[in-house]
Amino acid sequence: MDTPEKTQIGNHFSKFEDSPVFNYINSLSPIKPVKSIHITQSFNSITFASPPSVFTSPHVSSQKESRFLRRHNCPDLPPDLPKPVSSDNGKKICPREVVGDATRLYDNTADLHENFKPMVFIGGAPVEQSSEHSRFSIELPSTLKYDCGSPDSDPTLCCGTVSNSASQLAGSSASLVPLVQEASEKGSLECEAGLENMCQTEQRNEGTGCDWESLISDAADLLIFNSPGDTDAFKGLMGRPMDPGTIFHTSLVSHYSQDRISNAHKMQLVDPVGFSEQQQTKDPSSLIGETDINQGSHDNETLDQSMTSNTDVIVDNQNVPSLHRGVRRRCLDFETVAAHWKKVGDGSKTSSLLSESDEMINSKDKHLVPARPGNDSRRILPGIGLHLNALAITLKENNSIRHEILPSGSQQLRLPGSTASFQPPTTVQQPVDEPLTSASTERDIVPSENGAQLTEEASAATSYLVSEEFNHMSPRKKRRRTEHAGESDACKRCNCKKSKCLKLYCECFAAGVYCIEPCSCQECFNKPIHEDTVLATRKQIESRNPLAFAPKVIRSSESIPEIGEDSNNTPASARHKRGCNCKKSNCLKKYCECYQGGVGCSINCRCEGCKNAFGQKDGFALGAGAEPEEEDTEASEKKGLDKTLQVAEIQNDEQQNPSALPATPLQLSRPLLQLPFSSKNKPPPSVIVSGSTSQFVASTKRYGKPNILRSQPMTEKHCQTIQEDEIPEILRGSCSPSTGIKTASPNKKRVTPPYYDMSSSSSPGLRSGRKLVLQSIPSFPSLTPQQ
DNA sequence: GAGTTTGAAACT
DNA sequence: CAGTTTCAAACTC
Repeated sequence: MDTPEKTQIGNHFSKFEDSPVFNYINSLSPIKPVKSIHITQSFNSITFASPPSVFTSPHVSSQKESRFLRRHNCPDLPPDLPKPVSSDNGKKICPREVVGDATRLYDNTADLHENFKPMVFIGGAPVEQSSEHSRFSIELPSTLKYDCGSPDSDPTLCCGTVSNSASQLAGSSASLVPLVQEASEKGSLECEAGLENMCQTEQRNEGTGCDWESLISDAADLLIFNSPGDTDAFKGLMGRPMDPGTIFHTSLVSHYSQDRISNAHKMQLVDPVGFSEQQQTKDPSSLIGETDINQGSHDNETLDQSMTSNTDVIVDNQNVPSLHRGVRRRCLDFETVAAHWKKVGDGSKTSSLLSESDEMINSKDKHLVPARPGNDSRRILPGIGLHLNALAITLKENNSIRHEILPSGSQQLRLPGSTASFQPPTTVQQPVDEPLTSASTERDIVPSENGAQLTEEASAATSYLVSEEFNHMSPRKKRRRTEHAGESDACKRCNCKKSKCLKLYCECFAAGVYCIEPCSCQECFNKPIHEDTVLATRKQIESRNPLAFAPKVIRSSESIPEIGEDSNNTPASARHKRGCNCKKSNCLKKYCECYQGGVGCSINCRCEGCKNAFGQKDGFALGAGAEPEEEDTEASEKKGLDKTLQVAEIQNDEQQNPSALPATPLQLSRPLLQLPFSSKNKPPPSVIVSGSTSQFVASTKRYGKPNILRSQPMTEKHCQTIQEDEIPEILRGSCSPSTGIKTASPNKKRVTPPYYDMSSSSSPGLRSGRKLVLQSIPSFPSLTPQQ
């Protein structure tokens, strides 16, 4: 009864049934649970995980933690419905997943939407179910066979080598095919073709032929489907959801069906052309449209099996109501997406056809998914998604909160110095120790400018609604709207007229997100459709300035409470990497990036008449003269640096290390290359020598404190703020003599961009900085257990 | 809503 | 690298 997912759990399920929770659930629901036995089998087959260890069912894997975290996402969960149940593994299963799959399928096959209603599992009408289920069970096998027929054609086989892809493909194919066939031959053919292409693409990417053995095993699993038992199981699978959550599913259906279906239609329209042609012509990136759409969560799941973070993504798609999409989608990391796409292989590009929202979602999802370690050069995320990174940090903190779904308040807690008084954008977030929360999860969280952080869902929903309205509004209005209403909305909206949203002028582009409907930009190229262009442009810009997409505001380690007794939590500790150049605004308006970012001006600033409420530039240098905030920041920086760095190193190491790796998914995926530090901008020599600059950077980066969060305006903060975590990782890789070695960019890290020189001006800082740097280096090894 | 101001980004 | 131009957000009316 619990969820169709149970089946995935498999054997565990039986245990589960016995559990008090299970009993409780049963009691709640009038419907009796279906026997898990068959289901389990079916699920396995469905999952296509040949070797369980390797191919964990996408659903399961994906859902693990994220689900846990995001549970609240399940909007409509009726009280009586079984709530996501934790499996033995601790995974939570949510009925929604099933729905999500169904949805995906439909996405793939537009025509199917009709059938969609029947959606057996969705729990739509029982009547339909019966027929549908049977169909599914029956057809699925055949379909699978068909696909598997030839190694070439069989997606599963093709992907066999790659466990992830294989599972994805298998899952997608399995789910898709049946539906397609049922809906229409045409549709099925297309889908299959697409799958095939994908497989082929993957093969190419992989550069290796299929692993036949593995494939065979997979195939065998697939074949199992054919067995009557499987069919039954499948039915059961499908049916299950109904039992417990008919209502639930129904509600879900309403959410998804509309959205997805509409999308699906779009897809189909496009598909005919897209699949065959696009696949060939397009590079991997093109896949997104299809892959994302079709596989959606699957990709994520498979790709990220290891990554818990991905799970979140999946959850989003499936669980999150359509409302969320608008916002979330946007938070894409171009690079990530690209990487993901590449990974997936060539695909047809249906994305263009897809509604933006869908695209966004897809892309987002992708982007959430960490790139695989070996696949692409692209895996490396340049600097992007900075906002995401920032979010990640924030999210970390929030995660715990999220579970409970705290609408607001949580944020404020974080604001250290926050100044409630200071509205501007600042919401200072307190450092959170726990990095582990999956990045994806974190990302989702959107802070509200108000200072209250809404849960992802809440914010997303809000944003989405807003976005919808935006469409009908004039740009100005939209903007205003954004300002006022959108506080909860973290997403940026641009109004570009000439830049085509391909320059840093465009906030969306600069933030590493695609433009979305709410944007009132003209001739926008910052859309998934133009991914290639976007990526190319990004590269170009990065070539000029590697840090171009890096967060503009950097937090200093000082803020860490531990370090300084001052424990200046104030945002002041953060600084704009490049500093501002204000002449007339006195750094008291949002024209000033420092102010806008909720940080004080620093030595790096060339502003005149600085009166930045967050911390004046002069104050920084002067120290005493500075306002309290400044002192915090400035003083802490100076004073603290010496102590702090030393202490911080130790502490941070402890704290960060654990978190560091997991902390931001992006990090993992991020290429060292991207790391800004490599760059041209800053001469490497300075690295160590430049003491002040390098020191600061190095210290922070290496040890990067996850904890430190800086307050920024909603949009800015999330998007541009860099967490130290990120940097540190990068640095770690490169900086540490021992560590970074493999990674590629050895030196790079050492080179610190000018931006980070915050401490450079301060004489004390310099000395200390150098020392610190040197010291830190030696210590480094200990810090990173990895090595 | 139109127009102005501002400063970053881009260009030379 | 500095100066100029372009651009879009921020702001004012």
